[in-house]
Amino acid sequence: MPSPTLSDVAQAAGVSYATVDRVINNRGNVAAKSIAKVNEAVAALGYVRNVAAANLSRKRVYRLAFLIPKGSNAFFNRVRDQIARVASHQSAERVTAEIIEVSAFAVAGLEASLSDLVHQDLDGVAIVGLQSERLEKPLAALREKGVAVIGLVSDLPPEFRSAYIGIDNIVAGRTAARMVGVAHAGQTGMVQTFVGSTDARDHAERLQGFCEVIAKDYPQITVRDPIMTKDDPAVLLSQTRGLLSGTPDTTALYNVGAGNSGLVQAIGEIRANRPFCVVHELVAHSRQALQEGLIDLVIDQRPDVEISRAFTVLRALIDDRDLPPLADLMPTIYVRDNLPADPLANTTEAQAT
Amino acid sequence: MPSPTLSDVAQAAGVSYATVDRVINNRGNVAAKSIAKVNEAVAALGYVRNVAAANLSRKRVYRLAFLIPKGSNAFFNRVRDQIARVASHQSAERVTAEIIEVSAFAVAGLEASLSDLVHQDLDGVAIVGLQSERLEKPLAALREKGVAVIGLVSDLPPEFRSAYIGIDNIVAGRTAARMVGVAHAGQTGMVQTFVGSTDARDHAERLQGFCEVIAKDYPQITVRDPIMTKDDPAVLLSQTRGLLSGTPDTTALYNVGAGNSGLVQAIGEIRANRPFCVVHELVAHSRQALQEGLIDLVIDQRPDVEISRAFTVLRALIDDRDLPPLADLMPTIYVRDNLPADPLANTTEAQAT
DNA sequence: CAAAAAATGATTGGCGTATATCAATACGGC
DNA sequence: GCCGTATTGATATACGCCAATCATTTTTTG
Repeated sequence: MPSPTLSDVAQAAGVSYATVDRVINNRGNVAAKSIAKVNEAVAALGYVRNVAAANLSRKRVYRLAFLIPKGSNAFFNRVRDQIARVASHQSAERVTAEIIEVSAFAVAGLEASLSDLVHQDLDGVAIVGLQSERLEKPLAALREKGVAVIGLVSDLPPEFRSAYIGIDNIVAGRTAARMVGVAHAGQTGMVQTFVGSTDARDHAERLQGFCEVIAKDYPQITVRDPIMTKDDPAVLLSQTRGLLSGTPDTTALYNVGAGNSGLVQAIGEIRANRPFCVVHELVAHSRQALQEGLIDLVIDQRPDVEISRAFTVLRALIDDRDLPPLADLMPTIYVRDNLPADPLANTTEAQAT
Repeated sequence: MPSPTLSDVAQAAGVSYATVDRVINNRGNVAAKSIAKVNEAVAALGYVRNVAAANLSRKRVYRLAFLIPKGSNAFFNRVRDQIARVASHQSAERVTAEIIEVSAFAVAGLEASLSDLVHQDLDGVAIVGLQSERLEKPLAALREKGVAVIGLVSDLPPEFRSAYIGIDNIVAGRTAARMVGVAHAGQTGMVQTFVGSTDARDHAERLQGFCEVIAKDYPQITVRDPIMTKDDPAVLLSQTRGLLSGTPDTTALYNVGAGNSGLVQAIGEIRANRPFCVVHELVAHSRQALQEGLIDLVIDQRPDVEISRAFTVLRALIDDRDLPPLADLMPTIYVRDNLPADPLANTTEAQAT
């Protein structure tokens, strides 16, 4: 039993193909009663638009762009890789994705890049965002042109994007705190936190979530004021060194931001009797440190999953379809035992078996 | 610049459309040098087959079947729900999925169901498998008919399936052990484990992984011999009760199998000073227990992700395409802070924002 | 060198939808 | 009943590929 076509619907509804088309693609100028007849026929036959035929006919192409911070940050390298991978795989579905690099976390740079986008004839954009009023004008211009806009990893002003794909950083901080709490087994403790900058919203949120949970559920643990690191490994190295020698009562370290190679190096220098260590984002450094037992936990936001999802959501928005069932994105806890294979060693075939 | 079509390739290669078609869909009867010319032209132009057009033309439909154990097990309810959800969403791409219920974990039942499948004119099957020689004949018959076969959640004899989608249960057990180790903070301890049955391969593997890590990295923790539960909540209830009153030195519980409602109830009866508790699979019971602080950790295999992936992989196998970039499936650690929204409350729209 | 075999070319009719055009009909107000 | 507008019908073409047919050319073989 082949699935019904529009002609079948027309026949069942007792109207012409043209009328069915007018209803289905709501082109207007149709009598209410015809609309009703068509809808009934659609329901009765269980008609579903054949997307292959539709895409072919309307010569659908999906021109996507991703605005990603510039620089050699390990995390965003992972992001860029995954974008390229997915785009290459989806080229058969006429999807193209351009990566536009933006000066990291500078509103002015993002604003300029966004303004350029308007002239680019795109169908959808995913943006590693910032919360700033200065972005509103270019974002409004994009919306005006009918470009689908989503926030990625870091959100945009909500009224200017159709979706946000990323984790809740308060939840990430709470998760880290829970694990630190568990690792104290009821004993008293002292946690040193590190942040890149207090301006970074994600850092602030993680710290907030962390402190909330410790304060509420683990009152016997003290959280020291965070050390500012600018995500600089050198700063983390020296600060951690100082801490380990000078403050022996430190029972846990939690780095909210980046620059973990410095922290790991300092830990490696003492090894014995080190504090419990939690960091964010699974990249080469943190993976290795986890495997070698220099740190205990990595909280990861699964950028690969986020990117795949960004493509899915953008295409659904562009086609005006509803989304497939997608589970919530939550911070993922990695220990040395449940690490996924290194994506650099990933061939798609190897994953199939 | 519109993407090149087969006619463009023909022109560039200096051969006819028919020859290009013969090469692309390797129908044979083509001279080696023609093949080379076509391949060069494909590479030069960057030709990619338009899957929309191809699927339309060959009237592609994907008739899939999922063989899932019968019964009201909360985990497999989750699985069935997700299959229905994804199938309904993919109906626009002419995907149909039938759920075939099989007597739980009985080789005979699975064998019979498999034999039926052969007459069903399917394109792909995902099977919650068993390792048994008795399955080889029907599986070989399926392969003979060109049906794509994958193992789901629990593997099949590897030579009879093209892929396995599920977690490594040894890894799951190791992960649980790591967390139990962390939660002891170097103190001595005593862990009681529970298994459904020793025959169940997944249970045995989890236990094995668990014991490996404890023995190697946490020698101060003792693992007691597992209690057999048949995954029956009543057994877990009484056994846990007895344990909590009779053996106060128990510092952790790890249930490898199902039946957690009984365990949770027993824990709820004492609450104060309870042991550290780790269980598997996020379902209604375990979620609630986690939120209420009756247990500490749930190791989940993300059946929703597994199901989505099963559809993706089956379609890729049927189309003989290569797979999109997919991250490894690893056991996921849930604490009360990083729980995803309850899927029962999931509307697809809500997830978009 | 002729005959057989292999390879190639030329062409066609779908697949189901989108989109456009033009004619035909219905409906409303007066 | 007439006119103008709103609605409907009939029909055609294109999208890119698949699958098939038949004629023609090239290559191989004895």
